[in-house]
Amino acid sequence: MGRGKTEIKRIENTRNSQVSFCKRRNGLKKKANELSILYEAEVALIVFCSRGRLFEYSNSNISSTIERLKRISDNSVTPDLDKVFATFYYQEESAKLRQQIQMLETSNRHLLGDSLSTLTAKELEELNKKLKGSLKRIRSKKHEMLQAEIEQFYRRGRITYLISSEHLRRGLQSSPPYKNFVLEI
Amino acid sequence: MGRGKTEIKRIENTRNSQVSFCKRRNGLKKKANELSILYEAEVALIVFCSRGRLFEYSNSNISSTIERLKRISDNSVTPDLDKVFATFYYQEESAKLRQQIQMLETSNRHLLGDSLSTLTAKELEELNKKLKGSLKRIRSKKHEMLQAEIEQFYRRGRITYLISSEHLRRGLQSSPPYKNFVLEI
DNA sequence: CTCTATCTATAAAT
DNA sequence: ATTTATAGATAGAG
Repeated sequence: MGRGKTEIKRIENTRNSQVSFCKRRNGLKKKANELSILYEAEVALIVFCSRGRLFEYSNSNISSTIERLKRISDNSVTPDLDKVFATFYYQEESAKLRQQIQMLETSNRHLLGDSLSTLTAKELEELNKKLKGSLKRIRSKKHEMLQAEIEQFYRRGRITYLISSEHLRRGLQSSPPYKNFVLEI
Repeated sequence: MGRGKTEIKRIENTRNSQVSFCKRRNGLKKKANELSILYEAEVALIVFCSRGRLFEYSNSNISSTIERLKRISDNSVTPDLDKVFATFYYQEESAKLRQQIQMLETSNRHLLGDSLSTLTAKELEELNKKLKGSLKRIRSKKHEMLQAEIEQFYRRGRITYLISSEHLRRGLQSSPPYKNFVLEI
């Protein structure tokens, strides 16, 4: 929202995104609060940012809301912090995280052209397509960076003229007085 | 919002308010989801309506988010030592695993041509090389699979001769007695 | 932080 | 459910 439409996908972590995150967090909190007032609801909101910091909101008491959830969610979806249960629970969580890591590693290997034998012909074809797309984006990014660099040089006065290789081939005789130059790539 | 300004105070429970409650709940959920995607945050939302019905949202797993919250909040109390130790141990482990996941996700994104702005020119070039290598391996794997498939056909007697397009172009006159054939690709 | 143009959510009506 | 008019949220700029 605002001055430009925001596509909903992961964004680069910039100074600006920090500000936006804060704004949206507050917006969410405000709406949660409105909901709780308008409809006499009990609302709890928990947010961990990507760097692990915690932000929470509750119109009553977050622990009691969680307890209430526990009671409803079938006796023990959320284990007690009793030692045994805690240990068990964390093991489960570790297992899940490990599983996720395995998946990501497999995906990575495939993207790097490894372990291809586990793929079907169709999956292989899809992978092929994806990689072609990546290369395309990478190429255009490279181009973009190069352009930016050249602009920089211009700005610092290190380049007076940009000469194409074609131009060079034809000879510099008729050209302006060069000091420094780079070839167009 | 909408056709009239809504004062934020408890409202009568009417048929209309039910609809509004639903809308606002969904709006809140949507925003929570956007927050989690845009900033890679872990978000959990718990709502109990006034009649006690539960609505929840979580972009990952609500129990694990709650546990994560507890692990942080419980630092204020003094639990028994075993518990502290176990919790600490698994917390460390989880943190490491999460970190690994982040790394893998970043790598994956780069391989898919996303979030390229975080890379230097050199890294971009390396990525480019890697992907070219992948594509090469994928192509050769595709070829290999195709070959294997053709062999299969041979073994089942579905193909008698494999004819190259060059061969075909020259004409079939001087060739052996064909029954079935496929073109080499 | 404040401002504001622009985008989004939603109250009310259909 | 779908539409519409309006209040609200917020991205980017200052």
